[in-house]
Amino acid sequence: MNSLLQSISPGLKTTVVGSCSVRTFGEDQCVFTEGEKAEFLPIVSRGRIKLVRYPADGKEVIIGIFSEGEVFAIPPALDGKRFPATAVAMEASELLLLSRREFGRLMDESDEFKSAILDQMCGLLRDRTSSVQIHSTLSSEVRVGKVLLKLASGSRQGWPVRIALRRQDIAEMAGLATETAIRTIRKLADKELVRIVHGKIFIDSAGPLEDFVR
Amino acid sequence: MNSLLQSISPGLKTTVVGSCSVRTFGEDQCVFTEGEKAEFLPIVSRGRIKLVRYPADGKEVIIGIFSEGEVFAIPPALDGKRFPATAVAMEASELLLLSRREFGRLMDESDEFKSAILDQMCGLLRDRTSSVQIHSTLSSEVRVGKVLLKLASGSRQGWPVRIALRRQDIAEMAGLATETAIRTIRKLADKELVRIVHGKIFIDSAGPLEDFVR
DNA sequence: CCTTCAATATGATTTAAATCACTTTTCGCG
DNA sequence: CGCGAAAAGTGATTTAAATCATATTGAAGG
Repeated sequence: MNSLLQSISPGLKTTVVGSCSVRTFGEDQCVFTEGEKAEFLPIVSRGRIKLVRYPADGKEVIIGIFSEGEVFAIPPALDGKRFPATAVAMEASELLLLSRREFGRLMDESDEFKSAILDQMCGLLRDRTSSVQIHSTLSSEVRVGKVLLKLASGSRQGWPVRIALRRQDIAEMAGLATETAIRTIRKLADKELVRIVHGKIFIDSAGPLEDFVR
Repeated sequence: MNSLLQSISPGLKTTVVGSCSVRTFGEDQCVFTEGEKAEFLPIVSRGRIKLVRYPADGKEVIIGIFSEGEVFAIPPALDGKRFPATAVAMEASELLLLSRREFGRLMDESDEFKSAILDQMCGLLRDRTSSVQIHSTLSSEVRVGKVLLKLASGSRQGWPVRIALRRQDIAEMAGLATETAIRTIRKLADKELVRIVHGKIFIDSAGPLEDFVR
């Protein structure tokens, strides 16, 4: 586990892990639903969780993707209000569900924990701001470019990066139709900003793409 | 001043106010620019500041609007990285600019301050998530509806709420062209979800609009 | 190795919003 | 009160993306 739990002292880590339930989720299984009241703080210990909305039926938008060590839905977990979106496992995943009660206690008692949460929130806020930028950008090429760049920079391995998402997921992150995303990615490939090998997207380096999305 | 400074003890409040510069900004004056390195934490003590991006020239998108008592740009202020957007005063405003050094010291030394910042970040995160939702919603009517609802619920006075922004600002918040926003607002008025009196937009109650944006 | 299904790809058509060009209204101020 | 500028409003046209239809490719499993 990375960021959150790494930044917590070993003793505390045991406490955290000891005082909350661990649950596994299968692919496409729902962690919580938009509108539901928050009863726990979800911490990803394995796998990948997407935070999504369904602005119209058939339509899906990905607001965020969270991997191992990341925490999400902090505001609702803090005050018990409703989740603003739905969380779904993208693959077999394991989550620590920290009850609001325990969460509150830890926030009060451990300064280290509080700092770790603050740190996570910084990341969430940055990511969300970048999402707003992506969705408010006019050209589909720039939108997809930004999404790919975000995915590439968030990846753990070095260059070239292989994008681990389907066109449909990229489309949902960019707020575009799948076909549009496909065509747009082709255009980016024509411009040699990405490579497509057997349908998989590869990015050799961030530079050219960064220049392109300005 | 509200939230932040209210939630800080009187003694500390003096400290905060005493240890940072107070600057005034005229309408349309820039507080900081996208890409600039963060040197301070901005706290609005009077007026209204908008956080904007310029995805293409002539085009402007409003990411957030901050009023008295609100803090913004916390992530860059925490780590000194670059601002992801530009901040501009929408009217004559006054800001407390807390140097990063002081900000860090306060975060370390005052638990109360840290909690206040955490609280502000929750608000920011919620707001940003709602922005993503707005921008990723397909129909312009729902987009504008959500923007108006956000503006109405953020307002201090009771119902009916008079929207204090121009069509252009609403368009920039919804990610639409000004003309589209105008036409869309008219449609909402035809559906009696808002009232237009002398060009000013009035919302009598949140209910119908909330149902509409679902 | 072949089958099968999901993912990718591509073309044709529709549609909603952007854009452009212009008029009307509102409101502050001399 | 009437002037002038800014904001709101309107119509015609263009444009980019959504949608619909269908074909091709790729990868997993028997």
